[in-house]
Amino acid sequence: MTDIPVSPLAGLNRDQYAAVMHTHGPLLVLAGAGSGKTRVLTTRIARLIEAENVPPHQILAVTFTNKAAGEMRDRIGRLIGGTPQGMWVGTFHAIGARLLRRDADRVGRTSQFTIYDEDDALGVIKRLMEGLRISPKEWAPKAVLGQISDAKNALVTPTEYARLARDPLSQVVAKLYPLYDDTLRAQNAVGFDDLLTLPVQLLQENAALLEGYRHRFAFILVDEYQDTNKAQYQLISLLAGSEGNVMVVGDDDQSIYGWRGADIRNILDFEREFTSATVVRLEENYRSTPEILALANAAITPNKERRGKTLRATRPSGVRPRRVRCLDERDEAEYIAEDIADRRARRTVDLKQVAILYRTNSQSRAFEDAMRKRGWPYRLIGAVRFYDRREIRDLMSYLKLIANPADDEAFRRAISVPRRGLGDTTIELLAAQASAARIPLLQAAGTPVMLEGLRTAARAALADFAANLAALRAMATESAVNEVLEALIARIGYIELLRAEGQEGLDRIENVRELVSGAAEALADDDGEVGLTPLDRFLQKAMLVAGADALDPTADAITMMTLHNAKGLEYPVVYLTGLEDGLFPLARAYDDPAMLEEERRLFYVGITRAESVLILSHAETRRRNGETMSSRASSFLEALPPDLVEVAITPRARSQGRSSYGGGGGDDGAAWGRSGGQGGRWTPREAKPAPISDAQFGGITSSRYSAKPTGFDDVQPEAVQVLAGARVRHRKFGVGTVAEVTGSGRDMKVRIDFDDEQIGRKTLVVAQANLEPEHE
DNA sequence: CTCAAGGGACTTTTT
DNA sequence: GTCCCTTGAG
Repeated sequence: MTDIPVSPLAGLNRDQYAAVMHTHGPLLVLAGAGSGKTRVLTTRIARLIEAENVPPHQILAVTFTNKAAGEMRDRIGRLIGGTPQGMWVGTFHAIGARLLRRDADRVGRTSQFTIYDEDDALGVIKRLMEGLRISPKEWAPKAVLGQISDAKNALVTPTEYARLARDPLSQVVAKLYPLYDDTLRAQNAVGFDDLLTLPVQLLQENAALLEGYRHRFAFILVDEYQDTNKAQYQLISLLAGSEGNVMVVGDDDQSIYGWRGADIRNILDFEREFTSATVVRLEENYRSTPEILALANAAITPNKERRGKTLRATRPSGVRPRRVRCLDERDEAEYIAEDIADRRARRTVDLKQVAILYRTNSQSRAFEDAMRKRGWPYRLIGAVRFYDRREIRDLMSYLKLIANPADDEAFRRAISVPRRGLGDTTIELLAAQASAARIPLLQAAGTPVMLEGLRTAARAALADFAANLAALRAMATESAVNEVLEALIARIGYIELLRAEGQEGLDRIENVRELVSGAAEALADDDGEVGLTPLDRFLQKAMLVAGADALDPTADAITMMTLHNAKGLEYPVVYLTGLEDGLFPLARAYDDPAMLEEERRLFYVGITRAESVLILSHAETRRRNGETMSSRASSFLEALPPDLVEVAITPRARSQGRSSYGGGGGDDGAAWGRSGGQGGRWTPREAKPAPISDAQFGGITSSRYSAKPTGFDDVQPEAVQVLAGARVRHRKFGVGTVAEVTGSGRDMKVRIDFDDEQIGRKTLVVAQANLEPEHE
């Protein structure tokens, strides 16, 4: 993939060539996995610049990750021998932010607006709910925010939303949605979704502006078009016009973001929207062996919602993909680690050529343990973003507040680190004053009249905080970001604070240092964006980094990530793990054919990441949420033609092979499970799924997952019954007598009269209480 | 006001 | 198993 041909056009196949040579009018490139679409995109841009004399600033290229944007820029630079000056390349969100910065005043912001991440936004929602006396118990703030996000991605305004709101949740959201927008505007902030919707609004409301951009961006290119949502579609459609030179590249079989509002119709109906569109299909695959491709084609075939295409292999034959049955998630991780060890011993693979993929982030745990055990370096993509770490968020909140004094979310975080003797009561009093005066919290803190009625100590602390920030703010106007950051760290004594936390604090200090050096580097890459201070740019970049952006392909380490993060990547050796019914595909996908098709596309994405070796694993049992679940191999696996896969089984799975367990019914709520092993520790028997009154589960999920008692029959000593009257020991409370047992399964609770009078009667959840028999 | 520990709820995927 | 919120003690 990295070779640079003598002529950029040399070595293109017929279809690639057609796409590259297309100059005017809409173009849809249906690019199968591994068909060289990135090459087509970059070569076409290079050709526009070189052969068609298109000035780079007339080109707008949208990629799915920041990393892809950087790579595209580099590759084009290499093709044309120099940086393409003025070309806009970036993710939808980065480009949206850029459009907004220029005309922030037209949407009620200044160009220093801050971008709120999900936590910030959640904070706003919670506070608004509190103000309206809406209980977070009744309506989960997350769900409310999710609804607002969905609405925004579908370009539904608060007014429209209120009109459409029928169900109780929507009616609650309908009240909050407009207030949420107002709050963000007042705080000179925007949410992630606003980075798409506000630019659309901006362009729709300002004809002259739109005209200017249409003129400027004479050529628009969009990668991963199958994952665009309505807002993104609208943005492109506005900028391009119906006859514009817009090239979209995508693969309907790899559309995996429907849950985020991505609309597969955008790519399926492209020719209807852009009537003069040319369509090019790239079906020759340069990435994978024929064996892997055959499997990919077979995997996706059951899907109905697709344009239909079949990848053709160009590589020579290799080995058949293998399917492995494992005992549990640890066995799965061990098997994979051993397999990697074998391949390394045979020198057929380097750690950096290996990727372990899974459906959910929590599955990474077992693999991390296995890697750590062997001392192998690994790279975890996406789980906890660098900028989501507590210590980084702490410092960033100060920086945000320096850049945008109206950012009340940042104020609330910054004011509490380090602890300044200011509690909720004080802050809420201040907030009441501030909102009455319609000024930001920081400004209120710096205004003596606003502090009347507070304790003297609180008044002093607030005034001091405001003064500190003013000083840092003054410094920021002339100093580099890393210098401001260092001054800030010194001022609040942050390093000492972390050091006091012990070992964990030392790790955090490392991260802080990384942040500082990152800030120093950020100064260097300034791609000529006007009107932005280095601090603004640094903050914006930080807010928009994705998990996959951090990926360094040269590092000698195994890569582990979710399938969603793996999109667009490729590895010689790929382990596709956790292929179990209920996990992949997820249980809830069975209700909804569209969701099941999306899961299948995700499976397809996973398979097509592999170049030479593909191993598919599933485990018979797996711990999920502290419960051991047993599950069958994924229906996706079972649907594959048997002759396309080699079947294997781990030694442990072979020797401990289970008698298939149907899961089950008939449990008496008050019965205790068997003891799990020698430790004498009791664990409750996994009873049947939660009662139907539990609306969360709606009785749907449970039917897919069969519960199973911990441990196996042959290792069970005795079955113990805990009923009223039993004597038990609690780690903290000591010995007591069970007075009453209620509920079942994970919800089973016991009321215990402890012998210690001081403790008396307590109600405990059995699953957590760690009860032991009185006598060991 | 702050901290620690108990208790409850929750888990899909992410810009 | 883990995160978050509440509660109770200092």
